[in-house]
Amino acid sequence: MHSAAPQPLDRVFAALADPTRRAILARLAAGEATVNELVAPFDLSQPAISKHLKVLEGAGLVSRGRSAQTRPVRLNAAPLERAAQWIGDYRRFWEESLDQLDAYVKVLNRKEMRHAGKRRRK
Amino acid sequence: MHSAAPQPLDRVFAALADPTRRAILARLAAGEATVNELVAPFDLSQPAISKHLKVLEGAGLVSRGRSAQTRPVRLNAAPLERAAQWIGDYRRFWEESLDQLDAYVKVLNRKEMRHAGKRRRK
DNA sequence: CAGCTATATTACCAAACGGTAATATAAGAG
DNA sequence: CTCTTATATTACCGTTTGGTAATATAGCTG
Repeated sequence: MHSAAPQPLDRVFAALADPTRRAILARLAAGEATVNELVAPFDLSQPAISKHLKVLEGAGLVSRGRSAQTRPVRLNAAPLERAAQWIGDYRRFWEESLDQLDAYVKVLNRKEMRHAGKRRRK
Repeated sequence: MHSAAPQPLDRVFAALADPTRRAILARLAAGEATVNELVAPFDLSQPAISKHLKVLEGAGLVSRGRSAQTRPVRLNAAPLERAAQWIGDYRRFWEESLDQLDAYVKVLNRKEMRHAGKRRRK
């Protein structure tokens, strides 16, 4: 049983897990848009986009205004900060492995140089 | 129909959307663990954890060794880098809003100082 | 070999997801 | 008031997800 209200991070990451929703956010980074403007490029029905918007709204990533007969959607990036923080706690781990990879590459390069003379760096 | 292979980011974000899986990653940040060591703290059945591990593995966030009769799980943070990059593209948006908040806070502080004298900074 | 331990796999279930078509509602325009 | 446009809601469907219990497999150990 897992009936407790989902944590914000759950919803943020879940929202980001869908490429359509990421694309919507990318579009909104260029400025507000109406729902129809968001429907156009996606080859999805309008209700589908409205659903995605509801998910994004539930994650706090998007908010809506009331402008005449249209309801413009705008990006709200604040929740991304918490997500970035969470991921950031692991930065040292991927940097470690990059370091290791880097070291490994260096070893390889040294070997190759010893065996085959100069080798061009990619 | 959406049958194309899911992109790595999809799977990474989807994997991160579950708190149990985030907790597993947190545990692995402290070092390798066997499956049973991961089962213990979570009040979930062993198959449930194995399933979560499969999801994490599918996202490339975890890899497994073969050490005698146990199969130690270790963190592989590399995919988090791409996720961090993706989110990072939106940093300016949340910093913008933070700036606004910050400005607002400054206004408040000024008001309070005017009204109530010196105020300690957190 | 037999038995124990660690892990994976299977079968099953309820709930959530991602989509559609059809319909309802809201609000400006004539 | 009626028409039209923009958006939301409903009803429905197949697939995926997160969990379980039961069972199978792998590999030490006696």
